[in-house]
Amino acid sequence: MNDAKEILKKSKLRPTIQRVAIVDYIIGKHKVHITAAKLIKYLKNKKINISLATIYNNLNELADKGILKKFYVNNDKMWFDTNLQDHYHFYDSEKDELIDINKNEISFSKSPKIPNGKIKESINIIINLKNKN
Amino acid sequence: MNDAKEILKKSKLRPTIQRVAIVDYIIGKHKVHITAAKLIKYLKNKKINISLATIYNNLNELADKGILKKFYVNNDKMWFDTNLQDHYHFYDSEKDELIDINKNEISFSKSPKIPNGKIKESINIIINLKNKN
DNA sequence: TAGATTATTAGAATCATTCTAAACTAAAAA
DNA sequence: TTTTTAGTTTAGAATGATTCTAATAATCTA
Repeated sequence: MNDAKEILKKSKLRPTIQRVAIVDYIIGKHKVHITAAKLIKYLKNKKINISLATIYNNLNELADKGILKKFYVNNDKMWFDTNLQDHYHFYDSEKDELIDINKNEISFSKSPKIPNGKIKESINIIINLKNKN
Repeated sequence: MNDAKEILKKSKLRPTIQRVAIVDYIIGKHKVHITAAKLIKYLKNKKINISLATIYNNLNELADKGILKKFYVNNDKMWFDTNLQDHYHFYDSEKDELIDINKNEISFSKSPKIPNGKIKESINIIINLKNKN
């Protein structure tokens, strides 16, 4: 049984052709930032029959199972990330690409006071990049 | 001439009823975080005739003129902010409200290396809040 | 293999935002 | 002032990302 099927089995998800293809893609690289649009393009290229609805269903499911992390960049679109650590991103709008910023690459010497009655749920940091000159 | 009309004149925008109402709202408070939906609700309440398209047209125009700052929070919607300083936000999803974090409330002792050939365009920091307990 | 359960899919629905093009209004020119 | 012109507002259509629906198909369990 290949790794993708293993992973799916562990998460009690049936190893359909579509799911295996998605998970294969995800585990084939170290770090992946994907959007539904990018992923369907890639899979269609590989001659996998899959619909957009299935892409969304599965990316969301994998995020629910903790295999991917789901987040948004500006207002653009939904991104999924195989990097499950706490981390932040550069966003290169030129290439529509994300670059990880590991947690240890940023540190705060001063943090804002959390409003009364609230606690911090998550922090999103996105550093938008543009080309030099 | 009232302040709203002054501001519009300076920006070479005609002081229509709709524009004056929007700018009046904006300058009536110290710090305002608005979305199109919140603003139209407020103005309709005040019996101002205005369409959603006009709200968007004008908020975008005011952002272009530097009177408002436009940004996004997660994937939700487009927000406009009267605070023109560099700053960040808490987001209270419970109330769908933003709270400013002034730049001097955060400081970095370590910042990530910007990728080659790129420069920083802007930094978005959003601290998502949830209720304590 | 049958029956139960879970997946996939095309296409419709949704929601925030933008676009279109017609009707209107303010400012400038005559 | 009227006329002209340039800028505005608007209803409703269009857009684009995502989700929903409900019919069909694939997988699993016994």
